[in-house]
Amino acid sequence: MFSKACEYGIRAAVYITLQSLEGRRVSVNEIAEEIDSPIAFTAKTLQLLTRNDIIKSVKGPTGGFEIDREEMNNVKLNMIVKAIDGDKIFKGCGLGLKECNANKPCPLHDKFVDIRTNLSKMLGSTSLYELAMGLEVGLTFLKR
Amino acid sequence: MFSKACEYGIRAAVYITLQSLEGRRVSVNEIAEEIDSPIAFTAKTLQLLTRNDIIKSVKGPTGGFEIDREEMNNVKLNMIVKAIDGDKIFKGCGLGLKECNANKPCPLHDKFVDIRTNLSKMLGSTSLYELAMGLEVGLTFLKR
DNA sequence: TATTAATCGGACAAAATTGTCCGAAATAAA
DNA sequence: TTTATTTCGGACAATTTTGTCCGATTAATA
Ligand code: FES
Ligand code: FES
Repeated sequence: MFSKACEYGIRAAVYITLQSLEGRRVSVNEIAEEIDSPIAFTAKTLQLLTRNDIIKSVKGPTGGFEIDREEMNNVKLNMIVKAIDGDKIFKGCGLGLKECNANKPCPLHDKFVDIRTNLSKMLGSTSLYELAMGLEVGLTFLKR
Repeated sequence: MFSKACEYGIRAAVYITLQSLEGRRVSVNEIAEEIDSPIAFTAKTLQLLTRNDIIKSVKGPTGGFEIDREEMNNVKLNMIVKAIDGDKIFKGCGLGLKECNANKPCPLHDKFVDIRTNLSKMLGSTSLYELAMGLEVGLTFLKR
């Protein structure tokens, strides 16, 4: 469904959100440890999120990643997915035709668009804050 | 969503179904031409479907691929996807945890399972015959 | 029987994704 | 000002996915 980079990116963003709620800025090392992901590779995807203004980074000692209290609510998962994986999953054809086009649809088009629309709505309406809340109360987990 | 191999596999299977309805057995060359896919790579994928008893192959002159009139209705897309991509898409965690587990769920679990279930139902209820019918009446297409 | 046309299967090659390493730049604190 | 700690960015490496090639096998037909 999502690329590894995107999976790490979402998990990392949720962890950053959780810690930002406590006012803590977190380093790549801590993040990778807490979400069980390869450090350097995770760093790369966090840079992507930073360049897309989804999270904020601060260099130097006491530096790290954080996200504004307000932004937690504004940032929805579709922004993260789009920043990392592009919009193939939002616009692409399920059977791999060059583009999804209702005027010359593939055999699966109608049924696929249905699923894709639901996925799109779900990702577009799920905020980092919402996901971090489940974590905070110990209902959900970022690693196992 | 699906791998390239899987996309080619489904498109090929639908084309084979369409031609089998006319009593025509088709070669890999014709299939690859009609669905606009790499020949040798498509051949590999068709071997997979053959080994999984999803389509039938006949060697030698006048040989090729076909599917029984009855099987067209029995073969659902989930069988093809499972044969080629395995069951990662049916059982995997959306955020990449080792396994999807409701007892120790990732933050996206509930919402993701929802989507995944819909996808699963859709693939499990869509037959090759059904998809071939859209093609036959010129409503859908396998290449552009 | 010989020829021909098709799938099968394994080895190989190319490209994309995933992952690592290291020096540069920034900045807080001694 | 120096040192230490962090992200940044580019080069590189490993792995997986995608794609190619070719000889072996099968079977129809001349
Ligand atoms: S054309 Fe294939 S999903 Fe729309
Ligand atoms: S645990 Fe992540 S989707 Fe179920």
